[in-house]
Amino acid sequence: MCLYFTSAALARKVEKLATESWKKVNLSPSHAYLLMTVLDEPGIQPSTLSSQLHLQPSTITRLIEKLEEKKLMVRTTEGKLTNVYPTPKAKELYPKMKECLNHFYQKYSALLGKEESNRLVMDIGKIADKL
Amino acid sequence: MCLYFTSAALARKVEKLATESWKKVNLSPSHAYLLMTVLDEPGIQPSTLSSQLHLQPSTITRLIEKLEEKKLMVRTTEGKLTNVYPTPKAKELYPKMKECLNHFYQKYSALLGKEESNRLVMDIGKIADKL
DNA sequence: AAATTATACTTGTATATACAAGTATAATTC
DNA sequence: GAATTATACTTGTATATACAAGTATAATTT
Repeated sequence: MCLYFTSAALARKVEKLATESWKKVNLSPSHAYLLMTVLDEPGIQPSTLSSQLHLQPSTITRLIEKLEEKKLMVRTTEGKLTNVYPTPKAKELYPKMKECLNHFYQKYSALLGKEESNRLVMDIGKIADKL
Repeated sequence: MCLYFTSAALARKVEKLATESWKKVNLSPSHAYLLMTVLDEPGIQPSTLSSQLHLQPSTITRLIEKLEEKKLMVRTTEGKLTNVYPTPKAKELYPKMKECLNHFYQKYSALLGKEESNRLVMDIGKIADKL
């Protein structure tokens, strides 16, 4: 067994679970997490999003574009800096998003056990940082 | 912290490490693992590859196409069944591929520690199966 | 044995992410 | 203060993977 396929397979399965959980608000998981982050830190900059979400700046740009189209966030640019803000529509959606997040957590912790899944998240996080 | 981003981030980082390790034979990790599997089990069928590599049948088809273009494997079809065989060129490449595999393992176990990384692979594998 | 269903694979198309190059602004160096 | 370098973001393009629909063959049902 090899780390390459196990980690890729895990990511794909988790992605599927997450996709299901976020369907209620009609967002893909990465859009959803990006939006949650912006809701938690209005005015956050793409570069910060990039490092927090472990995604490349170009990917962040693409995700924001989509969310702007959906009228869920807006960008303001001054000089070379950009700030991202949630719209009222996004703020309305917040409670439902919390529910989705919770649904996702319930789902995977039911499959793996609360303790095991918490440990797993911690372990994977630490390891991803080391690589 | 959330399982979604940790698992995705881990997978992306592992992917990068693996890509580097497989560069010597000019193959992407998924092509490389598919070819290794075919070298280990000549005549293996796409459906078996699909379940062993945790990839969809359509993805397997695409990977095989690419490897056929590179003259590293051939398909023979009889009825609805297809068998996949490595070419002599692939067999020649085998020792180098083993080296890449080893390089990859050395790389990540150096970063994580042999024990920890072995445990990790086991854990992740088990968990991916549960989901 | 004809009709239906199941299996195995492929093809059309969509999505996510990344890399590399491009643009614009700010900071540093000389 | 002009020239260079660094930073922040965007755009062009490529790759991996998936889903859904399509095709061809085999198995099952009736």
